[in-house]
Amino acid sequence: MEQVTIKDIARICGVGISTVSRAINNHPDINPETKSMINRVIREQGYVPNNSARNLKRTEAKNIAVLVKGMSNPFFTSMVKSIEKEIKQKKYAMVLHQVEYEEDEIDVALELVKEKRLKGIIFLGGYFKHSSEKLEYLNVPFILSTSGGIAEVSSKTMYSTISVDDMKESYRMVDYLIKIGHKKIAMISASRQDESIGKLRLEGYKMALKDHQIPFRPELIRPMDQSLELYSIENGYQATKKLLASGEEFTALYVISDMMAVGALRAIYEAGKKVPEDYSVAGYDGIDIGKYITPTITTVHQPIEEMAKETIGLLFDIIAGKKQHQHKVFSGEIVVRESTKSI
Amino acid sequence: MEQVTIKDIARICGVGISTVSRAINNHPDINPETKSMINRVIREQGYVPNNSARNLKRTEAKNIAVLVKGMSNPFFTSMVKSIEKEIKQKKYAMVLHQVEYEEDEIDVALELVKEKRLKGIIFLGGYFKHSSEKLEYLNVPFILSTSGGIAEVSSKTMYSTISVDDMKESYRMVDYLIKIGHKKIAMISASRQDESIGKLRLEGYKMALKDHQIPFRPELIRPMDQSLELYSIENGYQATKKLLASGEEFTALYVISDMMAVGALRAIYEAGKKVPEDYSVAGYDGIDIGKYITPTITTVHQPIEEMAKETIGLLFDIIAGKKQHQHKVFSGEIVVRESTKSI
DNA sequence: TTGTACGCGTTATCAT
DNA sequence: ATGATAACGCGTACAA
Repeated sequence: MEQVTIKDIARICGVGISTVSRAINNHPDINPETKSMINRVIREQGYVPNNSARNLKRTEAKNIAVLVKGMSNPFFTSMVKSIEKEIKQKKYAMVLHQVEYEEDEIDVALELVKEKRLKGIIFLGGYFKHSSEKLEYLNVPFILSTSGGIAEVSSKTMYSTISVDDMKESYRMVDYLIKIGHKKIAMISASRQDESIGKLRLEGYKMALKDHQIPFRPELIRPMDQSLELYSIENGYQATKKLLASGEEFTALYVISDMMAVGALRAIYEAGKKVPEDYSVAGYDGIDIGKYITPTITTVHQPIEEMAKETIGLLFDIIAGKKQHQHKVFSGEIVVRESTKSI
Repeated sequence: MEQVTIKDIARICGVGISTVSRAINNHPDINPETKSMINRVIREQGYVPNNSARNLKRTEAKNIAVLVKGMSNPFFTSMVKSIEKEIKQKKYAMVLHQVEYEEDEIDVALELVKEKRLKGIIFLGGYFKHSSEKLEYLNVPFILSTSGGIAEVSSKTMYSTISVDDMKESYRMVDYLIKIGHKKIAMISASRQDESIGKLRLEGYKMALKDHQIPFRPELIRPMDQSLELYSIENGYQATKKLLASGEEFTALYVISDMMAVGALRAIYEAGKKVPEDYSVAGYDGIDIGKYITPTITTVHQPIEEMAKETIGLLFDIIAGKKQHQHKVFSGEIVVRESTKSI
């Protein structure tokens, strides 16, 4: 039960504490024999250095924190995976942290900065509407990646953003649907209170309609259910079911995320209708599953790999003082697959 | 850039360090006025207590670590979610940690125990074949949940396990397929080296065949590709594609996980065949997506919610000294859906 | 090459 | 109700 400490090891070995410390941290100034002897005892005793004490004392550590809001979405899972690969390659350690929808990511970040010795932070998802005042406390370089935040002017220089222009891409998708002949386009959107990507994607939808002189009809917008898991398959399923039950006419359904589109597909199938014959369905995100479900889903593909690379690259450059904070916008890509057709 | 410490706060407030500490930790013996004054200064200064120092000093903390091997599988995602809910309810904090396929989860756990003051550990996934010698170092109660480990006899009393009998459930599924008339049952399995759930599920398959006097044919077993992401949709897709290309005859395909079954479905579709008319397909796990894809997937459903509850309940009982370590086996359930039919 | 002693930021104990 | 001070386990400057 008792914790073995460095002192115990030193005592057992009959050497000084610092010698043990040197053995652990591969310092040069140590006799190879004493070193291997110490290592043996360490193994025998099952000694593991206390990380808290280490972090407390250490000058620097090489870790990057990644804070994800809403891990369940596979989109983030693969983003995290790409980022992790990049971080590892740079010989840094990644500290992954999930933050709840209701948690304040800045508070979590502040904790983390104190706890680990963070070199940088990457925020994934969530909406960034924190006051610059609060952001100042965060004295570590950080990057918002694929977050739907709109930077306050004053904050622009305090952090970087890597994102896809959700409004523009959303516009393009709806524009595409209109161009292949759809006029009655329903949308499964985020909840009405959403201030994040959901809102931007809805804006894009509205603009596309407007530019084509198609009147906006609120009845065609179906927000996801707040009481269900956000962006989940089931949420898409339920929303689509309600839409179909409402009797509103539409020829295309634009769903705010691929996962939800999967649910939409099922709801349509159960209603005895076919995709794309009866309804065209388009998603957003470009996650893997859209390629493997039948029909495959037309979607807005986001360049995950590139964005991950850029995020890490930029972060390291900023850490090294080579670059200033900047705001990069990546282009998405409309990937046309089986779920949509011209009418 | 400078870190604000408790000392700074004390100095600014003109009080002693311990008073500040009391304000932070909601100790009873403190004047409400001084407390609110201190809190104001803390906010102003953006002070956040250093967690390393805290953990170093603190007697106890209420955290439970959850170590997940292979987070990408949605099965674990929902398991984690359930566990988190339970932990929160008990007013504990959850420390979520992803462990890579090649990492040693015990080493990771040892680190974590030292770093945080863990009250307990939950291992999700992975295979547990560590020597009891090594497990002794872990002087914190831990539970293996849904891991495919077979406890060494000597280790039985050192930890608990919560699991589904993979061999038995796998047997039942194959037994079911045979009973509805299938004799040529192909299987997408884990890699040949797999020593974990993959092996157990394969064993169950073999036993069911044997009990029905159906000869085992290795050609029908298609291991997943080690170079692709394990248990991924794509892996299922590729393996099935190869199986179909091989020309081996079969009427049913048993896939080791639902996610992979999704890929299998697509591969079959692309080959111009239909499910369940041409091939019956069965999965394993019982994840959400199986309910929403068309055809819906027949699967072995694992009682995630219950298992999560039991895991946490047991862990807390053990922590409280109310129970000894034990080994619980839950029953899965064959959920018949659209992807299988009698022939 | 090795050991001693101090300090990291915090909490707990004890005295006031 | 508050303050001074001793730990917590480790790294490291400095002395030996």
